[in-house]
Amino acid sequence: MRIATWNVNSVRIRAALVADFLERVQPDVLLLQEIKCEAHQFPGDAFAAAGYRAEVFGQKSYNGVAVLSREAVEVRARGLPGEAEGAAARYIEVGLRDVIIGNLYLPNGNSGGADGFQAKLDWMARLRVHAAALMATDRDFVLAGDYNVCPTDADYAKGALGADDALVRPESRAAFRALMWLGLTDAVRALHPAETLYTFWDYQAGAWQRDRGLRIDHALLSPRMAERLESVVIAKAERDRTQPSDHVPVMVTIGD
DNA sequence: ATGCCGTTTGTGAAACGA
Repeated sequence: MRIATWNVNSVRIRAALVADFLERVQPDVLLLQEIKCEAHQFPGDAFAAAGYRAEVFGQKSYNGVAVLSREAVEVRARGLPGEAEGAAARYIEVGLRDVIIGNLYLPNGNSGGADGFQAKLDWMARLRVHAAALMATDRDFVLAGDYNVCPTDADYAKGALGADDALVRPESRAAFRALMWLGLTDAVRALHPAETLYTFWDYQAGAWQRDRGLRIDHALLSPRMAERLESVVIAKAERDRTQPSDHVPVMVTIGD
């Protein structure tokens, strides 16, 4: 099973790019973040032509997540347990065959001052509680998406972020580690422990041309999924296309 | 220290992003 995740920064602007990726790469599942639209605005026809159906959890203007798949999936949840009614659309979870797939868009945490940063930590705490519940079911699962956390100093280019940025703050990293310590495996680091790898390059200040990137899009695997992990691909070439997202896809291949 | 760019809303300028 091949599962890809991609923060597309508006699915309507980039529907053709996403459809082209689907046709070339043909993952079983593509998890989208920051679709920036409501479900009725989602360009599903562009993806249906490539052979994909969509499950959407959207909202007006901001955030929004969706799951594209060749086979029908069962939607297990829209939103995380414990979220307030009307909270930002940042999590959708589906079941496909024997696997549970959680698609997440974690808050950035740099806006809104101390309260905004605390909201990021609160969201991470809810994600950890939910991940613990998934572990307790003994089901196989993947939690993938835009985590908005650089787990270590090896995960961002020097000068790309300040030391007090919410993506690298000790509290954000501690929350990420607390998630990992439940027994999850970072798919990229399992297979590429020491490579300099990024999944995001800012539009500004020539970040792409200067390779000032961040590794913030992650796929965390439950123990048996980690045993079945065969390969990971960071589709870096997508960043060089016309009018690209600032993120590129990350794809994991899980053997049978 | 700030803007650098890009998207949405709505048709201006501002919010938000990482």
